[in-house]
Amino acid sequence: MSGYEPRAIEQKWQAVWAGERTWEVPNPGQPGFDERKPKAYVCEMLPYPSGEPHVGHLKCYAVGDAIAHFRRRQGFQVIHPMGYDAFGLPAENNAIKTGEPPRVATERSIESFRRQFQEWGISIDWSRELATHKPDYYRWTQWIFLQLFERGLAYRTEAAVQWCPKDATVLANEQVVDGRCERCGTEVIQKKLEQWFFKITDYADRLLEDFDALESWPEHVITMQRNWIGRSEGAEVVFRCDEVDLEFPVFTTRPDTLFGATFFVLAPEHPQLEKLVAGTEAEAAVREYVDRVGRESAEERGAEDREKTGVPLGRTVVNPVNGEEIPVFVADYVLMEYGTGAIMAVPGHDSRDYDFAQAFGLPVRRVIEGVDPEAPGDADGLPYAGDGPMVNSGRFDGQGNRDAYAAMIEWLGEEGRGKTAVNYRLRDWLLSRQRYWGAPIPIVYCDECGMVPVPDDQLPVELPEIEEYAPHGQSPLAAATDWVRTECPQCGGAARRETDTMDTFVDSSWYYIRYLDPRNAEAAWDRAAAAHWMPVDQYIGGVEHAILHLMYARFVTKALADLGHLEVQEPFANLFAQGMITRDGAKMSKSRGNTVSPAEYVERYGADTARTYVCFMGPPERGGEWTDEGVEGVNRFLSRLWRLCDEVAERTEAVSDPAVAEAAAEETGGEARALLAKAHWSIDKATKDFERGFQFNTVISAVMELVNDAYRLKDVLYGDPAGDAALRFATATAASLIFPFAPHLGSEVYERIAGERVWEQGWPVADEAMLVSDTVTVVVQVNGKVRARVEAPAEAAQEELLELAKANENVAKYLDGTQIVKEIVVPGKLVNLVVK
RNA sequence: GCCCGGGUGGCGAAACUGGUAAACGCGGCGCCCUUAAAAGGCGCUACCGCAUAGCGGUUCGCGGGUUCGAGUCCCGCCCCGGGCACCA
Repeated sequence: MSGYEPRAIEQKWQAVWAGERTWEVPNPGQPGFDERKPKAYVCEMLPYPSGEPHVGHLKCYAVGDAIAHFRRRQGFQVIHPMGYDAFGLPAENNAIKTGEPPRVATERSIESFRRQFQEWGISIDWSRELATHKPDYYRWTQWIFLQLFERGLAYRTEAAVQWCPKDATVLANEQVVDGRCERCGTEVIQKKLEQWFFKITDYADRLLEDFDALESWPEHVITMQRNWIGRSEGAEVVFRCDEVDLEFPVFTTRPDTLFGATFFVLAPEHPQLEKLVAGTEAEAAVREYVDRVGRESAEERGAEDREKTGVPLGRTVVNPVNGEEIPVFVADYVLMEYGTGAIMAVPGHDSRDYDFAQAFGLPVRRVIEGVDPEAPGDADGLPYAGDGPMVNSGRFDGQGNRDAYAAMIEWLGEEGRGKTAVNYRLRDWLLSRQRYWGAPIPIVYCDECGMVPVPDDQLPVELPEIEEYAPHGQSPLAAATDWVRTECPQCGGAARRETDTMDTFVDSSWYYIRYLDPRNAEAAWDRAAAAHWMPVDQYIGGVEHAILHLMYARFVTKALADLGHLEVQEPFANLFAQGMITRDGAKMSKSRGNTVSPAEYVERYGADTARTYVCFMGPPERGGEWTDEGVEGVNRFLSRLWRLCDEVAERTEAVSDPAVAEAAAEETGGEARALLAKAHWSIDKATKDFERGFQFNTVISAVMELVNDAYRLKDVLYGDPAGDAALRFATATAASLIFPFAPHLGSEVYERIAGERVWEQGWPVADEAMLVSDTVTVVVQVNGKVRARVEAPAEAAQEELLELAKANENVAKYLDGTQIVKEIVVPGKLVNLVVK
């Protein structure tokens, strides 16, 4: 007998899997490809390699690996690859601080991730490993960019960004604190810069519609994306300013309230603002207001209880439905990013317009009858957002506002002053970054030819080595003058390269396709390989990516499909969003000092314990609180299984045919049969819970129960052939079922007891006959209260159960002197006697 | 404010379509093994009460309802976590 020594076992099996390349799968047409097996693509979100892996990684890959193993043993050909999302800001910021090149720090971290994934025993097909910062990967990221560019899905335009005048750089929103630069404290200004965008808004409707095409995504993730896209239906209505001969279209979801518009508001960034006020009395005041707003951060501007401010322009526009001239204002509660950057203000039926009207003494007009008892408003019950009959609306008076809505749009259409319109909250994807550590945007600027895409045969545009990583108003790449200076691919004349790099979300929006053909030097992937493996059957990752990454990946997949490179519209058929692990009741962070290093626990308890623990803490889609006692509990359980194996291997004889064992057990009955029955119960329970949304915590508890029963019964079973067989079956079954979580121990125990490699065995199937027992416990209730539990034959008839129930002493006590008014019998479960 | 999750023992949690609430684990208590300790094995452990081999009462955030029967279904609230938020 020897104790459970995870280190030795884990190294042994890891060597087997690495040496035999157990988890590698070939593509169709390659040797070893099994055409009979259905495919299953199991993929966890690739890690961002920074420092060492943390428990979030451990959980993600433990969960994904359990699924991969389960599917393999269910007969699927499973592809389960791994890669690294290697470009990005943290490595670059580290470079600015320490001078260490981002590549060096990143590759050191990748080393660490790779080593730990191997130490965890994750069943990865390492032949497909990739990293997004390698030229042979980002060459194809650039290719995808150019594909989108050629179809007009990538474009360059001016956009407002946050700019620090002292550091002379663009800042991310998170780097702006209270309107000041996080680093130097200088007030940040908004600046317009040429930026690259992907036209994701073209796909807004398809991104919404295709939720229906997904097999299983968490409802809340879909809802989050839906809200993010923010589709709303309404009308576009044109207001005209005759004085300066300009037209102002507005988007409204409430065309029924058009007659209630008493003023008009433009966003401070509205491009026509200048023309409206140039040379007027209002010019100075408007300019001052716009400047002030421009200096404010998004946070300040969006503050919940912010007071309404604005400046009148001294101009009017005409309301197309009634010819009324209404005054025009500029106000920061109107956003340039949404709709047309201009609104018709209906203070009678919109609370924001109402607040503005109050602040500026503007008229409030009711056009729909009704008062909301929940939000009563002023003395007249305004603003009122509900439904009702129209008033003060000319020809529409008396109509219900819902009917008027349609009628109004129709009428506007006839007059040529409006039409139905749809608006989205979703903005185009701003993908350019004035940063070094990313994939260069493969565009060249030529004085003669303008913007020229780098031809495919000149890809990749390699990231040059530089000395100075800090940005000075443009990408650090601009300093690499030799690199920037280039030849125009069209005319051969002098040209310069684009110095911006791509957002890392571009890199990670297609990696799951590259896995399918990672060494292809001729193309991003082979179409047949992609056609075979796509879509990802099970995608696993944290909820924090519910919106950005998952939506970008969906967009890129659709765009590539439209371009004829892919056959699927959706990349991820099933999504599993894991919950976050906390410690001391809080999210783990270095500043809080409550982080957990997986390596430390793997060192102390072994990878099997660490993996099994994160799966046992609770349902994996929920968060969980990490406790050291919990880890020890799981370690105790695995040790217990180990010792059971040790003892059973020593004290029982191997029975090669399980049918023989079962027959023997059947004959003897008693404990041997009870243990076999428990084993089959565990198989049944584990399989069902696996399939019912990956309820790993209860899968593991079922195996614990089986091991507990084996311990309780083993001493009476030893020596008896049926008993030995039952013990062997129970131990092997426990090993087989725990294998997806504790693959090393599972393999070791299974090999010692059954003499086979567990991962080569099919997932066990419960014997239905072993799941039913001869007798069942039936609960007897009197008036709904439990008064007794009686043993009854499993297939006892209603009459028989009633008799048994009434015969019970304790039950009889409660029946005494009463009259039974109703008898409810649920066969095999319960009897309820209703008495008076 | 709107949209999602979630509230069950001392703690993490179970409970499939309404049918034994608390499986499994942690923690705690007791016993066995041991010269002793650790490790391990076995048992008890929702709470309260009593005439304590047993029996009774009370418990799934709060208040109602449907039902023979509700953690589970319906209505109304409260609290916690997450997302979005001046989106016209």
